[in-house]
Amino acid sequence: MHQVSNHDLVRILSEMATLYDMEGVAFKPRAYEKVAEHIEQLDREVTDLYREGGVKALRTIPNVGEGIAYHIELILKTGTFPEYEKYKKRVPVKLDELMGIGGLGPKSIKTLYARLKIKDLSSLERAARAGKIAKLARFGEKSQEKILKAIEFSKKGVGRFLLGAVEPLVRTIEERLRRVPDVGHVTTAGSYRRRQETVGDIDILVTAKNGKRVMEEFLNMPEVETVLAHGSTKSAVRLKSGIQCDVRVVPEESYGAALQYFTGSKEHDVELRKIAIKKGFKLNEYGVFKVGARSQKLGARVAGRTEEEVYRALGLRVMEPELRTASGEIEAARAGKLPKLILYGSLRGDLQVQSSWTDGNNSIEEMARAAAEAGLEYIAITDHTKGLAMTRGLDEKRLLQQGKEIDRVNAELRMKNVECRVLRGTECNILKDGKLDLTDAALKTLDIVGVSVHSHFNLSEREQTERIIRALKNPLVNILFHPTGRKIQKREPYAVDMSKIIRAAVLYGVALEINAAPERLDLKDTHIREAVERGAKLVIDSDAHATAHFKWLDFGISQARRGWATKKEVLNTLSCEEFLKALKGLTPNEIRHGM
DNA sequence: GCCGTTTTCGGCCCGACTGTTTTCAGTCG
Repeated sequence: MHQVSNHDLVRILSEMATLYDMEGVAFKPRAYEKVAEHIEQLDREVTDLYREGGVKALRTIPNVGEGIAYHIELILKTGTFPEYEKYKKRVPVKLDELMGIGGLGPKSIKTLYARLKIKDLSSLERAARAGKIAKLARFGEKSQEKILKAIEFSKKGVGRFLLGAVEPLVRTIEERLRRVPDVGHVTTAGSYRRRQETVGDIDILVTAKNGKRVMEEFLNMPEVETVLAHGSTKSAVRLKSGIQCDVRVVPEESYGAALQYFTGSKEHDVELRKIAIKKGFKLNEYGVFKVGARSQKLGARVAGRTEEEVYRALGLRVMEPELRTASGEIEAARAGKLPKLILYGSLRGDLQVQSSWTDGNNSIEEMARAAAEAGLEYIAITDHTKGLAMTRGLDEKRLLQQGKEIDRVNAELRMKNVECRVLRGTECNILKDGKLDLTDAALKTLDIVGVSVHSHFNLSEREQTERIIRALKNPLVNILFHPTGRKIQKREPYAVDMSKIIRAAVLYGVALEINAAPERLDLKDTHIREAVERGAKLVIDSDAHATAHFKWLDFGISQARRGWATKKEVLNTLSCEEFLKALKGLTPNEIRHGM
């Protein structure tokens, strides 16, 4: 039996969608595409799903009916299916490569193959450079030029950008646009507003009577590299940093509808439009409109100025942007069961902070003062332990010395009326066998024991999971730091069964960290949601290695909100006293383990 | 090909911009 990964399935199913599109087949493309999207979101391998429950289990995947289930079954068994092979034979090209070129879609790719035998990026580039593309019907000089530019861009390999990296740029551009006379709202929508961990492009919405001046300012910004499109209500540019930025101008009375529409997600919007149709409305970026019973003519606008208006017209409560992913939020909104998400600015402590004792940039005192400045009432200093030699990790002896320094800093801060308490903590390595890098005697001297994996990333899923659970069983352990170890776009998470880890965390009274560092954001949203459902407790930490890093906490809150977390699951929304009490209260296992 | 709180048949989200064309198909979000 072939070992077919979800990644492979997604590729074949979306290619099938493209192939159907090429031949002008109606409706099937969207059907296959949707299934590919759902599988991409799946936390489980479809192979496992099928092994356990057969075709019936496959049909639990949304949009998988009889036909596609059969095709998936064939892919799992043979690596492909006849329909796919048949279509593939007609246009045997590297679809993943060619579809990655902006401006090229199924129809163009088919034409390029039929007329010029273009199969991949290199033959595309050769034909463009030789001027052959410009000569084709429905192509021209400009299309050819555009293709060459897109090839250049794809070679740079820039895809999505970390939210944390994009934010300063967005602020700058928003400021520029706000200075244009007679501009009303300037709001960045899209995945940025939904606070996704990465952002594909920047979508800025502007309200103004006259879009021309806005566009003039926008297209002439120093950040702009190339203009991709420019109209009176919509323009798009590639910025020098590589990211695409779009501006849309709408009238004030459409602001809410446009904001709703451009915030997405796309799937969320599609759901909303279907609801609108059922109610006899039409929803677009200009508002909610009545539709004439017989004619399809648009009637009066019934909503559009605010998002609240739009959602209300559809019989829904407005929901936080972070929830808009078409994963149950619409049903919850209809039932009045939207979660009351944890609010920005509601963290009172930070439980993972490194100092210059190991790999941090600043002293304990500097970190404490910066934390106070950032509005935090307490931080835990959690330097690495000895197993991490490259960071000069602390051994038991230096940990004791550090404890004394923390006492001194606390006394100093009190004297100077700086209201931030420093807790003694550790980011203790979990060793290969699940034991900890410090003795229990040393751990007992601390207020907070955080543990994390920094080595042996390549263990099997079973070994890694057992290793971590063994560490969680130690009754002195309070928090599991960055539970999956991933670094966004840099390092895959290690193989670990997060469902088991979450259950173990609940059982052994360990809080799970949402690490707010922009390239970590670990746990990710789906795990947070599962943790919340299972009753696990969470903490949100900056993992600060420098005084400037406390501002990262907001990214952690975004992450928590996308995982449907409320204040009550996040322990560091409590005061320091309450927090420490709550941590202790988590450990029903103290007795079980004979403490 | 999928789906059902008006449906097991008849629908399937919607609009802006581009380029090449002379009225619109293709792409994108």
